[in-house]
Amino acid sequence: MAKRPPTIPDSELDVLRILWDRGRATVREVLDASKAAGRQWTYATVATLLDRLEQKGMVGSDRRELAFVYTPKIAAQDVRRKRVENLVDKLYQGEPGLLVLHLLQQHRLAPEHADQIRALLEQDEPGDQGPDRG
Amino acid sequence: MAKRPPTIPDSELDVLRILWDRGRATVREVLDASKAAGRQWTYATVATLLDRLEQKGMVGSDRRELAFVYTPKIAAQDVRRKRVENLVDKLYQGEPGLLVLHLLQQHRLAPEHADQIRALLEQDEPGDQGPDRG
DNA sequence: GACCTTGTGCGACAAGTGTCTTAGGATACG
DNA sequence: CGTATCCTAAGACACTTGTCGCACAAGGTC
Repeated sequence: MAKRPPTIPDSELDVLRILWDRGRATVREVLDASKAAGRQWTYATVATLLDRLEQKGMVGSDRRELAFVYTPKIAAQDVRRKRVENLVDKLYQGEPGLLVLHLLQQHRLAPEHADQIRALLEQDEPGDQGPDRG
Repeated sequence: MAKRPPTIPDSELDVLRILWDRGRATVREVLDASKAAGRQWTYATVATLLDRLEQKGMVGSDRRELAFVYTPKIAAQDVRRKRVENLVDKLYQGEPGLLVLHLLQQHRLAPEHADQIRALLEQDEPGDQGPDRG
């Protein structure tokens, strides 16, 4: 039984998001940001969360001046990719198209997004049936 | 502090998916199906998972004949909706469009899905301002 | 009736999560 | 220096998740 790969639980993800947002932050800065986002954490809680993230290699720390400054070591993009993949596999039979459909039926998109999406789809579709498939 | 709402961890979700697939199943049936899906669970493990799901109100049980028969009490659709919403909120700034874009850039869709998506977008795009908003 | 087979009930246990307390070192200020 | 601040280290603790083990009941078999 190989060790399970590290996961990112909800609380830790919230911390990570703050780091992605600002590039780097101290415990206190994360604490303040989290308060602004509605979390009621104490200083120690945030410190623990950052600690756990560091143990998992998700963030790095660097002591400068008074306090440690933490920086993300994984990209938001990578986490997104993984989550989306998991979601599609587990709940959309591995068909990304089904998820897209769900999203379009369930939500009204911002117009810019809708435009970009159309553009993408057009560039992708040569007009009618493609003679090759893969 | 109010009790946190029940979550559906990975293992339980796998069980639930089997139930959604077949409508209802006994412990043993779930066990067999899970084996087919690559899980190496024992009977007791599956029983525990079903038990926990029942405690959370996610599945119901009904003793007929020899064994308990379990049925899902929540719809796959609802779980999907919740997961997607969470994903969009946490990793796509609450913008479903961004997730759609991500999906289109990252994956090649099955042609039927692509067509349906185009249809949806067209019907949705009157060219300029929409006649109603909500 | 002794013995399998299949089920259920209940408990167990390590690891992961969510949150916090407290002790103790460094910094700043009158 | 004494005290208020801010920081880190270490540990605590309850609950959740992932995975069983095992004792014990019901039904079938020879």
